[in-house]
Amino acid sequence: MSIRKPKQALYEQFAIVAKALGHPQRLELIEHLAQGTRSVDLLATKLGLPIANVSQHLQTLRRAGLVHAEREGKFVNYRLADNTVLSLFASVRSVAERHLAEVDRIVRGYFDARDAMEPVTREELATRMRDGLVTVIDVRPADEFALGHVPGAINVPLACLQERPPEIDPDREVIAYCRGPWCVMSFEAVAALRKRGFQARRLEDGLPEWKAAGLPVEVML
Amino acid sequence: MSIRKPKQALYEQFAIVAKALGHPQRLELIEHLAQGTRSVDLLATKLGLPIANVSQHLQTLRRAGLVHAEREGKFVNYRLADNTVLSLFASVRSVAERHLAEVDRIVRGYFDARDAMEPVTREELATRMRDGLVTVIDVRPADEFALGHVPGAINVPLACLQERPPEIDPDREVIAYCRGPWCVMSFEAVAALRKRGFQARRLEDGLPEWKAAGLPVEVML
DNA sequence: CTGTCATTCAATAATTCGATTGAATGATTT
DNA sequence: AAATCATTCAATCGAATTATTGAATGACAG
Repeated sequence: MSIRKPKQALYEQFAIVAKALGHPQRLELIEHLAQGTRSVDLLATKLGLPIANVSQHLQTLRRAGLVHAEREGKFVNYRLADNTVLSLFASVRSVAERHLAEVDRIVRGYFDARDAMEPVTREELATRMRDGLVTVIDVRPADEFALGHVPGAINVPLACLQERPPEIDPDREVIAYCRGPWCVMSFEAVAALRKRGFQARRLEDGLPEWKAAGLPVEVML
Repeated sequence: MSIRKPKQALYEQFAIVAKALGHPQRLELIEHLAQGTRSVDLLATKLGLPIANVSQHLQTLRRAGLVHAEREGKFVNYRLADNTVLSLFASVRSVAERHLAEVDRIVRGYFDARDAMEPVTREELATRMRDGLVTVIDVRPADEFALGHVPGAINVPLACLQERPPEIDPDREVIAYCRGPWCVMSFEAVAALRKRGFQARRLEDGLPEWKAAGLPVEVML
């Protein structure tokens, strides 16, 4: 049957892509790679996994065309193939949020104050920043901040934020953001800020989505 | 670590969705369900697989929230959860087409006359149909045609088309469509029509995408 | 050239997934 | 109620995936 063979072969390829996304830790790797180019052992450190394990997962992602690898001296740096990978991830997330009761349960259980944490849209933030009305804080670790951040944002890693009050104007609203839609850091940051009396909200999604939306990004040299 | 557990749990859910797409035959099931609501053994017949096997795959898809099941008398009818499933599928396809060399190889090998088969866009077809300039044929099996088709299209299943020339005006261009972007039937149909001297082209994608684009669909009662 | 470091490869064991078979369930018909 | 049909469940076996370990490779520093 020459009529069904090519389709079969194509569908096997599509399945390779989907299968590569079918592992929680590979999804987390993608989230980290969305922040910028990263080496294997940096990723291993961030995820708290053995290097060999991370290396294997990265190769699965590479075979699926989701990431590219490039040697630079001793290190091998991985990066996302392009923005379509992020939108694929977003599609998966969207279907899961819509149709899996378990997702709803987790969100309600851990993010129960979520209604009070309605995010600020990117457009709204861009406007209000132009008018100088808000303080924007990036709660990701310093190395991720360095790879790119919202222009004018100040870097207050979540760990620091929870230790001592940040040195920011208490009369201006604070907008916090982190890695992406379900990165818990911005949720925790808003909770910590509010407990200290700040008026705080989250930015929708994280830096990768801000960047993908074509908004300006500041990079530290 | 209360900070990483909810994310982990969410990512496991996202992985369930991705994993469900990670099998060629489940992708094919989705393609068929995109045509409309279908029973288990109808799908089993169409794919040429054992019923129990198809039932299991469908349950995997159900657990991932991609399809819904509904009992109707003796039959259990499955349908796609909603249009976001189709766009998820499209995202997977897009990444695979962009980044997997093997996809390119398959396409070149089997669809080598593809350049000569540049598809007609949905908008173009809608316009030209309004002006009555083209003949539109739906080369899917009759049962799929019955569940919904482009208004005014005539049903000439591929098998029939290859047996004997269709009874259509040889002076008008013929536009053929089938199940979706990589459904080979419309490719074969165009090849067959051209061999018989017709001027023929493919519609981009298939009926599900036409429908998802909000264009009108005719249903047989 | 040797040592060190980052990464990958290779081998193993544990787990999960997939296809197949036959029995069990649920609904309809006689 | 018994028979029939569509579907699911349960159990099996073989195949594929995963985590882990240790050895091999490639690049750089001394």
